[in-house]
Amino acid sequence: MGALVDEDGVGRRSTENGEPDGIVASNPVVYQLVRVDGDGRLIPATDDELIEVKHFVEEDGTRQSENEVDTKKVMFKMDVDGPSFGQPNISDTLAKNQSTEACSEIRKNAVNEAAEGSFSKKFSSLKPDFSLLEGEICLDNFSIRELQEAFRATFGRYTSVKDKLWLKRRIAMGLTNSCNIPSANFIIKDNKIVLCNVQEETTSRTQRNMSYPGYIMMNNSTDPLNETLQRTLNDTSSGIVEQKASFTKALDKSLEKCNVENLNTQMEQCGAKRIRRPTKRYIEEHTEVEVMAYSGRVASLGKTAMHDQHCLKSKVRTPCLVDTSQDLLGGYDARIPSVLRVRRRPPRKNFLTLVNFVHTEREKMNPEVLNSEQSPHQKHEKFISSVGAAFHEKSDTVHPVEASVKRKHHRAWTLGEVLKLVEGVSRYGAGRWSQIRQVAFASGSHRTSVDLKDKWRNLLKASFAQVPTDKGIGNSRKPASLPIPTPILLRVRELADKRSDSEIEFGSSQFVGHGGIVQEKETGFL
DNA sequence: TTTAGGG
DNA sequence: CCCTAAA
Repeated sequence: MGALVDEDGVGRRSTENGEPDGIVASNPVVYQLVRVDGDGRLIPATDDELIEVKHFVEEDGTRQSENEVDTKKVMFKMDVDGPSFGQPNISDTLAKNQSTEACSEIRKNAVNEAAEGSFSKKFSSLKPDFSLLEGEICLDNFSIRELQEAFRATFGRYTSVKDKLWLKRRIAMGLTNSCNIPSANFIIKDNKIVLCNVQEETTSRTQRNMSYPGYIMMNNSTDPLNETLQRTLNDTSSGIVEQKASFTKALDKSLEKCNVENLNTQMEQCGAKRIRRPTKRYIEEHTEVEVMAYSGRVASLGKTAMHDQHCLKSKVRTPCLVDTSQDLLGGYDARIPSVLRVRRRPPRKNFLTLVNFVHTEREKMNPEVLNSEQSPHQKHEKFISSVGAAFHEKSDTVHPVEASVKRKHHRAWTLGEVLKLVEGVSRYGAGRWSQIRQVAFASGSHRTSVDLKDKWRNLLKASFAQVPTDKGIGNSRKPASLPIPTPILLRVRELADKRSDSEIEFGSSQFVGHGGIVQEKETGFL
């Protein structure tokens, strides 16, 4: 697989660039290598390493020239379809570029020419937008003091180091460390190398690959930090701590690992889609990791929180919208673990709930085969759903990750549903839930027979609880959820009586004037 | 799979 | 709504 890094494809395209090695020479200091120590700190390179790098730089001049071109396109592309990143951002740019370097290599070499070609055609004639490069320019223009500030913002501690270059790299490194850097089946997270599932790894890598194929552009050229990072990763992941291994060699290995198993997948995915939605597991895992890592006070959102649904609504929904505004930025946040988010931002406590919320609101939209009756509640619901739908418009075609793995989305029973249920019970009797479902809740409804049963149970409870108090003084009780009109409750109670009569007492109890009051009322309303 | 009932 | 036993 070493052929992948072979200069074939690279050299061919490098001719379209007029400024090959000039960049390198213009800024020699950039290529001063630093080494990543075990704890993630940067250590000035030894002479050996310096030599090594210089060698690599010279040898790799053509590739860099290509990088230049490619990056312009990339930058433009990012500007085109990256609504979530309104403002050019150092960390974003750095992270994306750095984390995708290896994969971009893969893409360039291994991906079929069609994809590459179309991409080039599409953008080569357009003028690239460099606005996003401002981030790096800014970084370069930082004074030492500003850099120190940035350092403190990044790492949460002050540094007295006055070495501008060191600071720049350190900051960049800090921003990048939180980002997953795929290599074979490993990812880097917070300075740790974590073994990950091949599928997920492929996913994340591919999505990065497709989304932001680019190169680090600090100082208008390739950033050695990137190489260092990649190299360190390779070394560590393969157990080779050989500092002197040449970069190309290491990269070869990396590519080999990346491609031997996943080449087909790679090509397929690269050619097909530029951006790929995260898998369910991907989202969940990242959510989990974040939650676990940043907040111990966040209990599992599962049962404990669900025990009290009112609690859930009041506690979670409100902040939900707040957090959403951050995470919903174009919906990208979920796909790309933004370094910014990882960095010192309060954890996303309620991501799953958020997804739930989104779903809930969205699915209310589903044209439900409701009867003609339209209570104010329903209208209210529709209003809410339309709001929700508008808010999450973008994710409409994209079926967002199935909310929580198991729990169904809470969808309040509409009056129409309740009526159908009551009607079904009256016709088939309580207990024939399956039958009722088939008839009254024909295909298209999400209500299961169990749901019907549960709802009926609640209705019973409600009917026996509310009916007596209702006809007396105006009930000052606040409606728990959807207040069910008294007539319906009365009917429910009647049916319940009927059933208990016929089943528990004598079978011919229908003659007994049991629900005299009820029936009186009922005839008046229904 | 469907019901029933507890959580 | 979820979970589960029982049918």
